[in-house]
Amino acid sequence: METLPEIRGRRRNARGQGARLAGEIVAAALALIDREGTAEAVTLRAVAREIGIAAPSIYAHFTDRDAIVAAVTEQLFDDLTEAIRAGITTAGLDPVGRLVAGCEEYVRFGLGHPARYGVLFAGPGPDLGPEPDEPAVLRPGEPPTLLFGMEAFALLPEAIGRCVAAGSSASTDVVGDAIAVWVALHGTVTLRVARPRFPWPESVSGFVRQLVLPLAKITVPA
Amino acid sequence: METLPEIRGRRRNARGQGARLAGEIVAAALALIDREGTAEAVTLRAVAREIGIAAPSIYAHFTDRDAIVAAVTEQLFDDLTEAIRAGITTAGLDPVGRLVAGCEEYVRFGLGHPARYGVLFAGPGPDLGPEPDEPAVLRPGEPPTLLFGMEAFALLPEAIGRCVAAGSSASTDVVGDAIAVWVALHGTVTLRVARPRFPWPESVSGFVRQLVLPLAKITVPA
DNA sequence: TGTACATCAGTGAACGCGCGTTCACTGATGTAC
DNA sequence: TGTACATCAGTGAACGCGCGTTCACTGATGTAC
Repeated sequence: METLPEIRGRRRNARGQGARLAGEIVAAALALIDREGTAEAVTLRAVAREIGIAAPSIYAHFTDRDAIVAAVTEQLFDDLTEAIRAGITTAGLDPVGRLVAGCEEYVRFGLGHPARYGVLFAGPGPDLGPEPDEPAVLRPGEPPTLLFGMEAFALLPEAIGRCVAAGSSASTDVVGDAIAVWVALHGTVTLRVARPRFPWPESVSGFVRQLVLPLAKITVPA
Repeated sequence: METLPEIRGRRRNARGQGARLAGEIVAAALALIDREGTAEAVTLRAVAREIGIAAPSIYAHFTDRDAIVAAVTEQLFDDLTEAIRAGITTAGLDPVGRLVAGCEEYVRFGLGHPARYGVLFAGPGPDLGPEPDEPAVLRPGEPPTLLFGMEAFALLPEAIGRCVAAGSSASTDVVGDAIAVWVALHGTVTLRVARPRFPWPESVSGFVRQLVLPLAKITVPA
């Protein structure tokens, strides 16, 4: 059996195509996260190994290890938002059914990609807003847009609001109840991942309903 | 200004007192966790530095870095259990009040010691049971005792059960509803810690009630 | 009461590893003249 | 059409760091004779 020559020195990108490597770096980082289970696996050297480039080549595209993770994070938040939105829109017209479907999709994303979910919500996350100390006032009824992930969160008060409008929810504080639901969904994902041996109820969708219906004050289940 | 001599070579323990160092190692590990915010800060060298011993001295007391973390974990689970129990017993006699107080104490422990809570529930945790694959069947009504942390969990179905007995809860599946409550409490702790900038409701106890009362199917709030 | 000795509790130097980052460089490719 | 050259897309060696772990050791202290 012949020893294969090491597959390094991959074909260099053509002139103006340098940016292509940036995409490969993000993809490699995501692959590492999925394979190793944590964003800590994203080291410059591991990423470089994954693609078959020299580690310093990364500096042409990202200032930092953190910049790579930030790029992955941004993409993953978009993926999550899109998954929820898809769950909602394919669920039909009943607002309760749409709310539940969106929540189910959130949990499925987390359970299906635990490492990706962990990148999004374990650790402090990329806070953007102004001063890190003062914790932003919640103006009732107005979904906050301060942070990454808010686009995904905003779908929740919106969906509950439609239930209220249809007379299917007794919620008087749509944002407050959305927060309660979010917290419960997040807990479901992270605890199930952290304690796989615990005797969890088999049906994810049944469990999600068990949480969402009471917390969103649904009076007329779909 | 004189340079102080390095405070190393601390007084050696007396003959038969060697086990004392084991305790100091666990205490140092806990201090590192609190200070750095994660169990990853517990390296043999960091622990040794903290106490003022040479790193290899640890091997006389712990086989492993992991063994240190496991010892800390065990202690922290006891602390958590004790905190909940104290919350319950000092809350008076009303079973709903006791349930809520226990839940509140759980959340307070997590928010008050986020790093410690993370040691307990981030990462897979020290699974003990038999085969890691088959996920243990939930026999309804019987709280599972397979895993670390189960002593703390068991307080929850117990507290809900007392509410049912008192006619204050409509729960027909005490363990199932306890799981829902647990998940919601866990989500509260981890999300609030991970997203301190999010406009969380100010009152922790109010938020806990918002979660627990509907999920535990409380019909007669305290 | 004196002394040899085993044991206990811990030390200090060294190893190999993966890491982020720096530095000077290389070699293909498009472009200006 | 030919050629000098700037630029682009990367390379390879080296640095210093903290880490877990190993190894042979040291020196105080209790105990047996």
